[in-house]
Amino acid sequence: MPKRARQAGNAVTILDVARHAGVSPMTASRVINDNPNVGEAMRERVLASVKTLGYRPNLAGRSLRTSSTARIGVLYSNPSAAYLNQFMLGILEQSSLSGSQVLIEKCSGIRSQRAATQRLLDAGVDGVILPPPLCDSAQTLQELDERQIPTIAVATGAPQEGVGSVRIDDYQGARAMTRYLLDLGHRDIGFIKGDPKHTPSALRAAAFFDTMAEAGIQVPAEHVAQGMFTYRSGLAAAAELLKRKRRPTAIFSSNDDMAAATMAVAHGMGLRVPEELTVVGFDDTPVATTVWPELTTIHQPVTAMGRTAVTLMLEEIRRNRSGRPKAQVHQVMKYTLVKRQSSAPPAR
Amino acid sequence: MPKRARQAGNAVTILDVARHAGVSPMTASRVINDNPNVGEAMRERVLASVKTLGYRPNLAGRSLRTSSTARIGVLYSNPSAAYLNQFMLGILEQSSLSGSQVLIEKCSGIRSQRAATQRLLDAGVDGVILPPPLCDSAQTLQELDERQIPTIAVATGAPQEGVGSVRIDDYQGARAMTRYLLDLGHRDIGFIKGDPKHTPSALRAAAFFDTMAEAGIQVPAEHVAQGMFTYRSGLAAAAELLKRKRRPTAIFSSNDDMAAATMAVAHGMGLRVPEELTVVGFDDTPVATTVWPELTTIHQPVTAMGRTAVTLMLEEIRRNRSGRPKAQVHQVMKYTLVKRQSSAPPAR
DNA sequence: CTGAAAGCGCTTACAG
DNA sequence: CTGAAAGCGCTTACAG
Repeated sequence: MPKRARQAGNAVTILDVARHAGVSPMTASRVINDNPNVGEAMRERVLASVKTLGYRPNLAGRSLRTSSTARIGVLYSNPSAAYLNQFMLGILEQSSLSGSQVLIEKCSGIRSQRAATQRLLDAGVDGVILPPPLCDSAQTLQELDERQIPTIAVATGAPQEGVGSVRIDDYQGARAMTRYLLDLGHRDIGFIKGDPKHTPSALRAAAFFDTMAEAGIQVPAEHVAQGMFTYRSGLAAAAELLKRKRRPTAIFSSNDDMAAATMAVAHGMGLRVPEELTVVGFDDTPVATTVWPELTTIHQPVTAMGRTAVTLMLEEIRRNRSGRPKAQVHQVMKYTLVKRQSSAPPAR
Repeated sequence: MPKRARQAGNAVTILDVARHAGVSPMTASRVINDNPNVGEAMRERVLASVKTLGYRPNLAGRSLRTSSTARIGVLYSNPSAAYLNQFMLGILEQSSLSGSQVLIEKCSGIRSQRAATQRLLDAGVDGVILPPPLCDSAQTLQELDERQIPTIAVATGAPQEGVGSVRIDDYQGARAMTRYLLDLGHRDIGFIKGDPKHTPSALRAAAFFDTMAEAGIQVPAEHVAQGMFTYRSGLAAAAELLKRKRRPTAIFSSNDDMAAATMAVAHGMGLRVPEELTVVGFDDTPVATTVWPELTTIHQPVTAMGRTAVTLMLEEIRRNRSGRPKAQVHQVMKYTLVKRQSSAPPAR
């Protein structure tokens, strides 16, 4: 067989190193992996060959043999399509970078949730990431805990004992937004609450009331409406707030979908935004830049949160495999107050 | 120690799939890699087994064997955030599955476009995918062509010579939607055109007018408005159409953002949708299911189009590497007419 | 301390 | 259209 010269891409292998150093591939491998059971003379010869040949281990070969590809499950129920897209983008980016694999399962009811979890476990996942609203499902969390599966809850308002989490500080975010409205000069500020089943809802509302109280403002009941985070519920809530006798000059909606609905209602009543009514949201989902005027809102780095969830998960899995104890990392990401065209000082 | 069926990390391999499907590992491999040389029956059996067992290829094994990681560039300018998220999801899913790398570059003006292309080339990409609206940029296409880089244009209305494409049939989609409105009983149908710089705009408009003409209806000029695909332009266009003396009973908007704006305007005029006005869109982006009532629209399988773009690109790269001639595949994906709550027969 | 053998999961190249 | 064989680069498990 004709000897082939080394082509581009035809890289130096551990066999080349071994041959060059005059040792077996095993000895070369041991040296490269810092295994202590190697004589000093051999070690030096191998290291010299590594350097001369410019050897870099092929990670595919190594990981194939050690088979340490992590499998990460993502279990979701029914978040908004926009949110999930952004989130999965981060998950896939990071998993592709780290060479880990991602399995995605969707569930609707509680029964299907059980089945979906089972499918993930059958597929051999090493850990499960839970985007909202599943991040707060007591049932799901308990089931994963019983099976000792490392779990990371994303965007929960109430990080649990024994489960890692990635989130923003909803309280501080809502506080910053309320302060911003106060600084613009607004005093009559309406608030649309989010779905009470989602843990961030209470935090956002509490921050609003606390910050208003600190400014010496008692928020009248007629300035508060209950929403469910959907556009439809936002239509009803905004109509309620805007029909009241004492109309607010600004409305702080607990998420962007409801804020978009609020703008539609205001528009319908002939109110110009932001000249006659300031409308702000929370989350900075794609709808915030779809509507016009574009929404002032609190940006959640959803894609980055996906990346971080994978990173934390990988650390936890490694810890798990090497028998070290759980770490339960809680990563709090930075939110940003994004000022766009839907907010302005009150008319006077 | 109790025997566990499948331990965490003890994953399903292609051998398991082959055994389960009763075929050789090679056939399983072919199906998984979309190799066309497989009988339909075998393909289906293997795909079923893949699904049942939850098989995901081990990238280490694959890349060890193929040892040729393809690099795919994605160059985009300013599509809507929602669209890009959906699209990138498909890109990353498929690239992760195939073990290829994805490099993403954003550009704004023409100058930055040149620089972005250069960065991709410097990074050694084997091909470039162009989502809209760059898919139609003569400048970008020419520059890539000059450098002989395999290119795939996504969602273009005018597939070019020498460039692969992934798209839906915009003409047929708009035709199907127009027929649907006619079948509901609408005769006075308004139409909002899209940005004339985007190639699908003309196709969607032509299909509308042709189909109306076939039904014996001459669309009056006052029933047509020009939009730019943005929500804002939709607000203006809808206001225009709805203020005319002879008000249409239905409005077909060239995309969802403008349809959402149309609903907001209708809502503002006290018109109930769909009882007093039917509103339909095109694309099925996340906003279609955010607004209320949810939009009847033409679904574009954006995520699947991302996956397909990667698959085609990989084939082209392989062809390129093995010295075979260019193939210039044009893949037309299936659209779906999704009926939701924004459409109904005209009131009478 | 050192090495020969085997195999991780996958796909190329060949044969039918 | 389908499959048996071989091997990508590395390291585990065993034997000396």
